[in-house]
Amino acid sequence: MLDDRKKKVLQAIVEEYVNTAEPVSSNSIVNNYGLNYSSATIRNEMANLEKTGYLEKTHTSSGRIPSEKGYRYYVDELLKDDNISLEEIKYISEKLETKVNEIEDLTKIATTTISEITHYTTLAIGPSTQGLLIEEIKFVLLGPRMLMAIILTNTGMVKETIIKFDEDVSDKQVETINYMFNQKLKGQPLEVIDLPLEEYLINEMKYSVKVIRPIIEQIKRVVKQDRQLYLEGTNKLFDLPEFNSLEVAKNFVNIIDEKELMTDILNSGFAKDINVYIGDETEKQELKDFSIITFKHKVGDKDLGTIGIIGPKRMDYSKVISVMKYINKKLKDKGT
Amino acid sequence: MLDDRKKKVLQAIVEEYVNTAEPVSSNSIVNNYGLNYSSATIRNEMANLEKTGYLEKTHTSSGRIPSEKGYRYYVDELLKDDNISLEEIKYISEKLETKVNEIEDLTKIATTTISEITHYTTLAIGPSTQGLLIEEIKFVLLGPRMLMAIILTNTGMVKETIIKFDEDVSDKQVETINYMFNQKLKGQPLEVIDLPLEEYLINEMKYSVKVIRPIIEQIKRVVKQDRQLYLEGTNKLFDLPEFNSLEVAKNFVNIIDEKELMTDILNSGFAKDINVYIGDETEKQELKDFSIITFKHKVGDKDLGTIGIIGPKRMDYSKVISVMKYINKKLKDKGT
DNA sequence: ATTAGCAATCGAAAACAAAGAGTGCTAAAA
DNA sequence: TTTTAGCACTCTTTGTTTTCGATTGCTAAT
Repeated sequence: MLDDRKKKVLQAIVEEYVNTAEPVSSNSIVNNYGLNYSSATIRNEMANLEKTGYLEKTHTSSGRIPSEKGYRYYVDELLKDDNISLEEIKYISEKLETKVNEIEDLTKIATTTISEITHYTTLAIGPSTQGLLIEEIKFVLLGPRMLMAIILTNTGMVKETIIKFDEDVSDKQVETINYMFNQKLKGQPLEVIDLPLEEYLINEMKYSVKVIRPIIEQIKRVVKQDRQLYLEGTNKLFDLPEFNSLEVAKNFVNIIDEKELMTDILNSGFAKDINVYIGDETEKQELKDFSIITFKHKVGDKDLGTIGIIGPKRMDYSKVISVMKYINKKLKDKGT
Repeated sequence: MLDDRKKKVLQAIVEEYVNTAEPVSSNSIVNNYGLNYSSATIRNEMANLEKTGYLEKTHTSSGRIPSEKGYRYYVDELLKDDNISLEEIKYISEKLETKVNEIEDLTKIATTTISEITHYTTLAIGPSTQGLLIEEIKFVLLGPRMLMAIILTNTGMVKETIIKFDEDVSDKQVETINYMFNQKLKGQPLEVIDLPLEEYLINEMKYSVKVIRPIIEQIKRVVKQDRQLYLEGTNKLFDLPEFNSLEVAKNFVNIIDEKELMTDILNSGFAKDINVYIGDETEKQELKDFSIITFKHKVGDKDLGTIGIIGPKRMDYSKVISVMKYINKKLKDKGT
């Protein structure tokens, strides 16, 4: 356990480093953070915090920077999560008041707003279909060989897909298809649509495999479909001093290009409201220089997916978490 | 008009510079391009080509690099568009043989393939709705206050959108809506859906504004909707030597972030099969260091949108254009 | 337990030197 | 008239040395 003064020193160093991106000296702490001790005392504390793994040095005679353990301690124990100004509150509120036609547009607005306020790159991904139930499937014949299937879920999410056939399909057939599919699927989880169902339907109905199989295939496809990943403000990070290193910059672009990696991270972390991954904590080598903070957002109790931000390890955790908490709350309230 | 030797010198300089990214000296041309003259002669030609604007110097005693005018001349007059190896042809053919369910997936495959072969960043955008005619509109009631409109166009493109109402809508009402909308819109261009139509429908039908207006608004929205921009291989360019300059790298990320700019460029240039924009030719300041090459692709005669690549001005125009031509042809054939 | 004081360490920046690549020009050769 | 050899000149690149300043760790005093 850290004693009080050590906490204060650690906090000061994290905050100063977040601000300046320069190793923090004992002197600057004394001058800017009003700790009533001499720089020598602070130096002793710093040496100690280094020994216990909370701080690091870039070279023998440099100031200190926080280690991952240091950031983690700061985030868990020291950080204030109401670091948000009146102007920011006002700005966010205004943004979220915007009238939208599609509820998904709210995600975009929230994503953009976060990026604007925090100056980091934001990511967003739509809600998972995991656990959703099929409320109804509708079929609409768009042409003699073209059918649209519309799947309604219990949460009001709608997914639709077009199926093309090699042979003509009649209204009558569609009616039967409609009946059979709904008979079998209503109230079932989306994941139920799979091979056994396929066999069952083909056996049960007299229609050729040529009609049933494409339908099931397409439905399976659309249900499992990778959700679209949104990116906002890729360029924002390039203003940061760490991006003067070509290696870091290149690394970042590589990461951003790997949609799967990003999707994975957004999809993990269910435990808490807000998930913070600091550097190596993601256990993905590429991300060692970066931190990611994510949260699931809902409007009312309708799941809207996950929003995240990515920035340098030297991230303004306090600001980001404060903003996320506020937006999260605002959105939740909006549903009521 | 450039005489033969000048052409050869210009061509050599462009190709050498494309390969090495270093200013080209008179000596290297003599050595690597088998021009049977002394370096002094080449130097004279180079001085001349510089005076006439085809070449540039980075400083007094440096080799030459092509100017925009030089690149342009090269692209228009000197470039070979069959710069494609047997392996590449085989690779492309295989890729394009892949069985796809959605024809749009072909676009993705083509885009990825181009990025893989050329090592530049590729862009793609879906087909324009410009000039399409409405074949039919179908309405499906998904719930008492939720309606889906499905628009079929003459090219087989399908667009659908969901409309939510503040009041219940009956089957009967939907029937009328269906009749009226189709009555009025069948065979019309998509762009016809606009204010006058709105007034007309509201007057003609006895349904409240509350029902008609949201329908038209949503349809207008989905028709005009920005088409999704795909990006592939953003990181590819970061391996190029010009990206050692932070300014260039940052510039690039800024460009990539500006979806609108990219969309604009992909949408312009109808005149030719393949459009080449060299540096400032786009007249967008941000793009001055980059070149863009785009082409519209079709399967059979079905418009699939535009694919483009973005790279440094020092781009392998020959390779890119060759690959695009080949893919273009392959896709076109596929429709038959 | 705290602090003043000071030598030691290291990086960043500046100043300087040397090497090398390339050009332009002149005068000679073809 | 065209081409070329030759050479002085220019400018970049690279490496080296020096200087300067920031900061630490340690010791001895408070």
